[in-house]
Amino acid sequence: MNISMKSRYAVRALTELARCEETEPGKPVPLGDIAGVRQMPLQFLEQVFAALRRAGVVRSRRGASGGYLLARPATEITVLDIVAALDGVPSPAECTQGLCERADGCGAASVWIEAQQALERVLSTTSVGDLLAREDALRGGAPMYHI
Amino acid sequence: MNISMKSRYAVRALTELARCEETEPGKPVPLGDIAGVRQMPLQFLEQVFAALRRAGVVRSRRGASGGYLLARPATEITVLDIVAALDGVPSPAECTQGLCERADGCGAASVWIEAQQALERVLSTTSVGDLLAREDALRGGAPMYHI
DNA sequence: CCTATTCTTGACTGGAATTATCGGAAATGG
DNA sequence: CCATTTCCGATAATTCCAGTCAAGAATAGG
Repeated sequence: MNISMKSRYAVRALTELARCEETEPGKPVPLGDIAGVRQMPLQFLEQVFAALRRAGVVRSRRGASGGYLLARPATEITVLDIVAALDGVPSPAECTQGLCERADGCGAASVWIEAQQALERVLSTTSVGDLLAREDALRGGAPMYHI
Repeated sequence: MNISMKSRYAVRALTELARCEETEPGKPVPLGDIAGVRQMPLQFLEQVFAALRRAGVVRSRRGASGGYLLARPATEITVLDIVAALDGVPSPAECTQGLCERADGCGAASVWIEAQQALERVLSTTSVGDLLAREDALRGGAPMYHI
């Protein structure tokens, strides 16, 4: 399964949301702001955030001076959480979901399963907090600080 | 990018082709045989094998008693070769192909790149020969023999 | 030479998914 | 009340996918 524009927008939008919460914690951020800063279509973002809310990744507050908040700390929201909420768990082939087209000895399924596991491992070990840090490193032009 | 039916059919078809070459080396295998044994639509397989030939994965011989042959030993044909020939190098997002939608500090691109690398690593370390061996292990019901 | 077999090629189709856009309804703070 | 903002459903445009169809070219064997 592909990683669609929805997921890619979401990752960037949530990174921006994390940035806002860093400077003004607890204050809801309207989607209009995020769409403006990151150059994304507002009405599409609305769809995306509705799904993220249903998945429990963000909380919302409606009405004037409302907006969205991260449901948990940025370091506890993984890229896999986001992708799974919007595109489903990414899998290169149906085999990996128990729907192998041929139940009998199909050695092929094993590759797709291994591929999926490798993919999940990467996506689940990167959090929105990590991405924010990487972005800061890029923007500041500063070299990475390895501890 | 997805791993499509084309690639999945191709992997299974090439495994079957490898099996045939094992028993009767050098004899071209007609697609009709493979489609029959593995239950795949013949005319679709034709499309698939045309692409595989152009990519140099298989050789062909036309006419009566013609068919397809592996272009190199089964152990030297990786799953990545097959997928790349049919679906292109699998990449979860365009970022990974130098087409990042935002050139400025986008920390998100790094995740997609890492994901792609993880995927490629798995696919490029599994050959058609490996799959044939796994299949034999499954069919025989025999346990894996670790050396 | 004839013919059956097999690959080769390109066009085409029906359906599904993707990527939005539009219009309005409901909630909420001021 | 009213401006703001989330929420929700419908719909349009485009692209992709899986599979089919039809005709052509090469070859082996008789």
